[in-house]
Amino acid sequence: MKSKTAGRVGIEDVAERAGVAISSVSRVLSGHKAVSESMRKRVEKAAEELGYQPDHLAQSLRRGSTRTIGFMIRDIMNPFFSIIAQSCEIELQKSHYSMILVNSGGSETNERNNLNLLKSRRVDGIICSLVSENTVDVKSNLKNFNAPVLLLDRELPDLKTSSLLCDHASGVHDAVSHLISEGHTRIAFISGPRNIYVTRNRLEGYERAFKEAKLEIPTDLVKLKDFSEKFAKEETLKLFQLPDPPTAILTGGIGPSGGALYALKDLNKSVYTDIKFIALDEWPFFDILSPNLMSVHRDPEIMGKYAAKLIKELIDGGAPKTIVIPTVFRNHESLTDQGFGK
Amino acid sequence: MKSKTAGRVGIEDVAERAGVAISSVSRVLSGHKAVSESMRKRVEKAAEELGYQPDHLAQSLRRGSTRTIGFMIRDIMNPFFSIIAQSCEIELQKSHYSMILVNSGGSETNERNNLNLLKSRRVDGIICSLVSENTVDVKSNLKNFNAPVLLLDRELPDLKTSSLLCDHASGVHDAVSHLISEGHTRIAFISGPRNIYVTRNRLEGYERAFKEAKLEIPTDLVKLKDFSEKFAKEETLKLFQLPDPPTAILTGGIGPSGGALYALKDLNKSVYTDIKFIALDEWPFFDILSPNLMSVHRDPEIMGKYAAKLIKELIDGGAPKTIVIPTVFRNHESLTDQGFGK
DNA sequence: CGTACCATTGGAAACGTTTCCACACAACGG
DNA sequence: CCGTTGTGTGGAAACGTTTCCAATGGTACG
Repeated sequence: MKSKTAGRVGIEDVAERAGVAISSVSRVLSGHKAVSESMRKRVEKAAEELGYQPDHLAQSLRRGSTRTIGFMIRDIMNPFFSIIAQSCEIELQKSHYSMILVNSGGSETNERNNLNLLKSRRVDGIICSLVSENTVDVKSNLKNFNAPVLLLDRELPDLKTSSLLCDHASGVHDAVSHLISEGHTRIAFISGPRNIYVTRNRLEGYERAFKEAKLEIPTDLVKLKDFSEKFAKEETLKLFQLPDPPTAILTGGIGPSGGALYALKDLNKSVYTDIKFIALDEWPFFDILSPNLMSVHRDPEIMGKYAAKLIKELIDGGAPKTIVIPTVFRNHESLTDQGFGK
Repeated sequence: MKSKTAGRVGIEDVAERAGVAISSVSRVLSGHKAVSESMRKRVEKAAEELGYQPDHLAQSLRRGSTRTIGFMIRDIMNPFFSIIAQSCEIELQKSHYSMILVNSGGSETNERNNLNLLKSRRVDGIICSLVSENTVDVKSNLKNFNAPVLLLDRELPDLKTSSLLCDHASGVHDAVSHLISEGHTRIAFISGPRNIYVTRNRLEGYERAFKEAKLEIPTDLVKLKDFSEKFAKEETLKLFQLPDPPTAILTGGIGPSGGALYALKDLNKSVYTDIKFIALDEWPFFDILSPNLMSVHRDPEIMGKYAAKLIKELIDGGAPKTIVIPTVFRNHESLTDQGFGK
């Protein structure tokens, strides 16, 4: 009843109850060394009895650190991304960081605004999956950001950022090689824009497989623009108008995979009998409900954990570094051997 | 160069540049009425030139409001929940709220800790999907929470909270009635714990369908404990040990659905030919890659939007209310008619 | 026994805003 | 011409912490 603010119990209330100074309470509670045992006990008792919870805002303001990480993502509904974010969140929580997740929806204007928002919220670090590696605006915003930055599947060598990349090339290479070994040559490849690491890297794997087999690269089947479902659907439909349509399709990312699948449905083509389909990235229950589909797999949960680790290292003053996560080609055909999902 | 803190530009820098008092800058930037046109222009110009971004921390501390919503969820990896959270976050962003997402992982200890975390972070409101409606500890924590609370698929009438519920009963009823009309009577039902709204409500629909058909309820096929994949898998395996095993299964939630599907795979039973499978809640690409499966559908995106709306209303001083979202039974068999996914 | 040092503690400034209050000045009515 | 009202502005307190600094008292050492 003595407390000034009716609702909240503040450090002052604890100090009063323990009969000590405010500064002493702070020292005890923040684990400072120079406190006597009796002081420690009295303060801890008082804090416990009052159910004192330090005000994170005030702490942050004073300490100059919010223990909050900003996570900016292109498509927050995409299960692949959201698993990364969530696994990262779980990992960060262990170190008492919180996460603010913002969605750019693939728009560079939103990216800029979101960066300002995060700056305003004074996050201690930011993790982001950028739309492009070439948006001048966003890059300068990142450069002036007064907190360390971790990029997902992007490279900006001129900025002092860490990067978490995936070795898409080898997974895609193995997938395409497998298709070629089965006799496919008309292998379509639909993915995002050419000017970002992930697409460049996937394309590299795709082309390498053809070169190794001494085959011409079917450039008329390579469709690179964005990660939207819409684009992938339209392109898939067009591909089957060709005189020499594809016999296999690779789609990069969950959005495009969905787009292509919907197109195939419209075309009345079965992914189980009519065409080989390889998804780059999986979605929940992929392995169990999508017999005959193949994929290039990377583990978003692991990626989230690495992301947490990398950003913490940067915050703690570590030097920027790049980590590359492996991808593996998964042939799920074995599932049908078990008679499941005929 | 005059600024005290090298890195940041503060309101003081703006004031200095504009040649006015700090308080005036604040008034202009927060859209206060009593400012002259000349003052407004000078301040806005100075702020623009310096690229001033107000410090959200200091604002929050002073204003007593963080414009942040806490979102506590049981299983952050579950695509159904994560879509709700994300849709909600997109909606909140429009009103300049941010979201802090925390994961209880289904543990009541974590729930308590997370609530303390959110309290400490002084969120303006909290949205949560609780493990149980009966955890004394958590309930008292919620009651003492100095911000409004919105519950997802839970009811706590003695607390002054809003609730966002779903009308599971009618969807489940329709699904079970459909199965009965096809001649099924051995219909298993696997879902979460009995003592929460969602399970009670689903069970109600399940039982009503049997009663309407004047059939005995097969209580030996009803397995209610938790939403884990593990439980559902084990129970599914056990169900097929019965002398009179089920011919159809309903599983409540994405976790349990996955568990049951993995069990069926182990049992070498095809969900396409051997058993009718109805999922309560769908997952990404359900409609396109899971031919012959049926579901009781509710729209997580809509739920997220309602959640945002409800919590904002509470924050703005509105009275607690309950909204009920419909669910619909979806029979996907039509997909096979198109020859897709044989 | 005095001095220097160390361990502990309390007081107060600081973090970057918002907002209350007081003041200056103009306009206005009596 | 003076009191009243109103408008715009600046100064300073406040939000709830942390941390710097000074002060206290005790102990060890010369």
